[in-house]
Amino acid sequence: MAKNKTPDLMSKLVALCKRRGIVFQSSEIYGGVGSTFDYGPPGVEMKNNIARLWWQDMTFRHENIVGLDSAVILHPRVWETSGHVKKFHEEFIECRNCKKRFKSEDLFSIAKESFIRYIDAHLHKKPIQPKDMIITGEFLNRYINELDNELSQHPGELSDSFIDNIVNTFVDTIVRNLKHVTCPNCNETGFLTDPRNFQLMFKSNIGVVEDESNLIFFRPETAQGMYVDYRIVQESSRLKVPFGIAQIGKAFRIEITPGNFIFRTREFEQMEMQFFVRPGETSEWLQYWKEQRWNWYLSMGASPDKLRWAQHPQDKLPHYAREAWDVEYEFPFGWSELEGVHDRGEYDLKAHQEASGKDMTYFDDEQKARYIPHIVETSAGLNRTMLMLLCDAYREDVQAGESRVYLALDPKVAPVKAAIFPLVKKDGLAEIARAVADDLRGRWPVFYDAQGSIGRRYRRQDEIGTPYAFTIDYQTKDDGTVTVRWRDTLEQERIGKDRIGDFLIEKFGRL
RNA sequence: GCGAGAGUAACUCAGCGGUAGAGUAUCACGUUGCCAACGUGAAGGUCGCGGGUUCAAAUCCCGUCUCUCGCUCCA
Repeated sequence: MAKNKTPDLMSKLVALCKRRGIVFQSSEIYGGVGSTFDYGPPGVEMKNNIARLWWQDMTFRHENIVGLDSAVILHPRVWETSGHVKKFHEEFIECRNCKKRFKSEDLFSIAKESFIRYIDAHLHKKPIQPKDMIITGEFLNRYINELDNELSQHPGELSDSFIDNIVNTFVDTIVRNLKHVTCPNCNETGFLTDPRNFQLMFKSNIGVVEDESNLIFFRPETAQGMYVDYRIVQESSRLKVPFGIAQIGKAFRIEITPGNFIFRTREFEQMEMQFFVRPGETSEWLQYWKEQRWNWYLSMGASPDKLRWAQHPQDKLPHYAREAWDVEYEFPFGWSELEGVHDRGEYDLKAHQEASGKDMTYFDDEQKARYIPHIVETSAGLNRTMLMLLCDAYREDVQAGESRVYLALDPKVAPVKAAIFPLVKKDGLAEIARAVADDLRGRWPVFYDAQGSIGRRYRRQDEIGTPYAFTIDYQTKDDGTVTVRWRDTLEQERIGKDRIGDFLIEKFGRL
């Protein structure tokens, strides 16, 4: 991921979001909490719009996709079974010199490979690479002596079990003597820390007495709720494979490195859909959903040239996935993930079946076969999608010598759909404008404003991306028409004030 | 956790030993006939927090907290 390509746009956007109350630091009066954000009046409208559009796209448009709202707090065993307790509780070793951070197991496997190359070089009298001297000489000599001893007692090739044994002992030595280990990144010795635990799930206790027996976790993904409920949802809604369960909800992760505004936060909101399919059909469905999801981003006005697919290489797959694709957007801070479309196979349901002892199979009437459905998931970040749309919509231009900032948001996601202004407050124009606004209110979020000059009022709406402004002027009193002013082009047109509702329906439909 | 930077009005910042300032924004009244107009007025700050030096600290010293960025964690 490229860093700070245009720090400018991000900081301008963050400032705009705060200034207009779209998104801002949470609990700011107490100095804020690291990487938590609150969504102000325009922000929550926009976020709700995105969530609603996703929900409509999933549950309204697909007969075989149903909604669910499962709890944030699930049984702790759900997270043991899903692999999150293990996977989200990892040991890291850091180099104090070069600041590189290694997962313990990664560092140990690097050390192991170096050592294997080292003894290979020794045995075959090849030159030893300094890089492979991963621990100080006195430790290595110990093993070399042991090797040489073994060779003198049993001339010829060393047995595999002897090699395995010595390698495993070596790894144990590394674990206990990190002070003598050389950092594989900067090649300096003596700077590695002891392994430290990084707990990545939020923990709490249920019940008034705090002890280990009532430990619970906040969900780090919404998906597991859909898996554990899959039978009851399928049976109660009489669904047949293939079918999907959709859910929007908060998830929590103690990220090591949150940042980039609302891109990575510890509390965030996911829009996930788990699609249950016949074994062997995951590839086709993966293709289908990739296409669907791509089109969804385009339908909200995202720039196609700033979107791309990125496939996870086999060795970097999440622990649950067999094949994983990400929709990425070119943010000001680089290409970053918006959504993952994953083939999770039977991993989750099978694990839950084994751990819970409950039957997770499905009887397929058509095929006369019983199986554990396989899962293709689409997992999108709501906050990230909103950030993407804000970045994509941010514009600056110059109008009559004055600079202007506006958000060219698609009307579907814009927080306020229309602004209603009287040209001036006097001569009864304000009363007419109020009546127009009151008529529209309730059908769409509209904003009435009579404060300041007309130009200032247009600019204020431009900043939050309001697509249309309707101005009541003196001509309105004569013929009942008002001015429609377009946000992006500043063009104006006159329409009858009774036609404003029809105009809005025509532009983006009812909500 | 480690490294770097930053904390003065809602925002951007000036002040850098002598009792807190500007511009913008906000609000009120007037004015204003379509793109950040003008006039008058108002409101808004324990200068992140604690301690020290000093007759006197936003300013110097020490400590501390918070935020931002980086260290691949992922939606």
